[in-house]
Amino acid sequence: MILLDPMDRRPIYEQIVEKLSALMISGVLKENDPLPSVRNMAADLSINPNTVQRAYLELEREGSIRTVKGKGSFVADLKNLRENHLEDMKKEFKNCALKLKAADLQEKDLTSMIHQIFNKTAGGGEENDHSR
Amino acid sequence: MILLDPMDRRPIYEQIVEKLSALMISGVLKENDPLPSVRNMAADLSINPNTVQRAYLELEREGSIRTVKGKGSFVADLKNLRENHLEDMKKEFKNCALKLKAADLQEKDLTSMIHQIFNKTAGGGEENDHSR
Amino acid sequence: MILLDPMDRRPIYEQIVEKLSALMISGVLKENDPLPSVRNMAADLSINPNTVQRAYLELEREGSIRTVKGKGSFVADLKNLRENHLEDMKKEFKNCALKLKAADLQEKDLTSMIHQIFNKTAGGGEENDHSR
Amino acid sequence: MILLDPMDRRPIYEQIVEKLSALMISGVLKENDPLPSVRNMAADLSINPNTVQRAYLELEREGSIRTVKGKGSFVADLKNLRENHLEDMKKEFKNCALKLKAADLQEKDLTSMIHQIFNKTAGGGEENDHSR
DNA sequence: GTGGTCTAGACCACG
DNA sequence: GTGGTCTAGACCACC
Repeated sequence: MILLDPMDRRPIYEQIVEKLSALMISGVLKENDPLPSVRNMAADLSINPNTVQRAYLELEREGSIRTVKGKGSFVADLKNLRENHLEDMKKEFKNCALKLKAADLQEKDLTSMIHQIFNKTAGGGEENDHSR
Repeated sequence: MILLDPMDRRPIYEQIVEKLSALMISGVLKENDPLPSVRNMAADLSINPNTVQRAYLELEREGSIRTVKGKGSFVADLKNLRENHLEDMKKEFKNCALKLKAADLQEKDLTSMIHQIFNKTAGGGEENDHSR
Repeated sequence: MILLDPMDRRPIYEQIVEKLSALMISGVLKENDPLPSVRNMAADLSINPNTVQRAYLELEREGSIRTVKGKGSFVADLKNLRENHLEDMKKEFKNCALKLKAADLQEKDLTSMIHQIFNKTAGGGEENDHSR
Repeated sequence: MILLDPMDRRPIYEQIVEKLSALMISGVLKENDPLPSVRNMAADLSINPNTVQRAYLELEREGSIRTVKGKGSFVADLKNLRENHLEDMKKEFKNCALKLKAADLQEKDLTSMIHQIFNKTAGGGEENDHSR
């Protein structure tokens, strides 16, 4: 279901949170879908169940999933999650733009970068960096 | 000279590296300017000299400062530092744009956001987040 | 596993880096082999764990090992390490030859020295000097 | 008379020792030639007289110069100095050759490198590295 | 258990 | 005075 990157230097539970969030946001996991049990996922990924447990706790804390004792974990209401995620990305985008403005780049420089991105089929985009 | 944020979850030495880098990039610290001595900065920030030392070590390794035993540490050649920093910011910007594209935003949505930023006197930009 | 030379004037952590590099280059330590834990090696060498930690930090920075929090440190990809090491040795060799040329030695003097080395079973080579 | 390299990370007194040795070995300074006074050289190089003093002490310890109270310092007998220096360089050269042999290079690889060096007018030789 | 960070305080080399 | 190294011992995050 998900794949860990051993080169990623972030804690494993954080990777799991991120991957599952992505699956939920992208619609692969829909509302009320059951998540793999802690034990199953731990076995699949060959990691400690504690680590999976911690990831699920994190997801529950942020409201993305809900856990029912004895039944398992399920995807929660996603509307808020999606909206929050979109807002976060917009904020981050504006923040970057501001910094580039501070570095003396002009509006046309940024719009041309964006134009490039939207007019390439498979852009030479950079992968997310997990350097830390 | 610099101020630590106790809420920042990153290690102290990393905060120092970032703050000093920012001062050098923004031009507050110019080439060959002396940095505060390890002991002085440690006393100013009420932290252990070893921690400052580690930050300076990091800065020297990345070539931002140059250190002479018995004399002190000095700002080094900044051309490379500035260029690297600009490239990093551009990458981050493109990355954000790609994610927003994946979230179904259109080119005009992004360009209009940029237009807003460049035509506001004091933008409502968010502060850098140090969540980690 | 490794042995420190108290007469070596270089810092301890640098000796550790050198010894471990040698073990990796010579193939005693192979890719993905686990290194001794920081605490273990510190106990073995009767030195402070911080000192070992510093050596490991150095090795990771140069890409020779890869470290996973909570798991330990492991030998990384060695191709680059080996190539760099070979280049360094070639440079040093050429440098020596240049100096001898400057001291009025002729090409045949050098080639005959080399011939000797390659035709002796156990060369009377000098040990690395750690004078600094 | 001599020039310090501020980028050289070795202690200043060590640089002075090296430069003066080179001048004596190459014959620019001959036996019984007077060396600049400690004060003069310190003024010339804009450094602390203590530092020059330490360099002279080092040179006297290794027998390259001799100091007469109230008169100054003078170049000593150079025969031994020259011979020792040559022997040291030969040892170093053989050592390098041995290491390259251990790295699976063949005799012809080394002799061809030497041939290159002796048949280039202004060789693309590497500068001495003072990285540490 | 592991590594990562930090403190307190020491000693050394250099200028 | 400066930076560089080391020790002793602590606390944290992660697994």
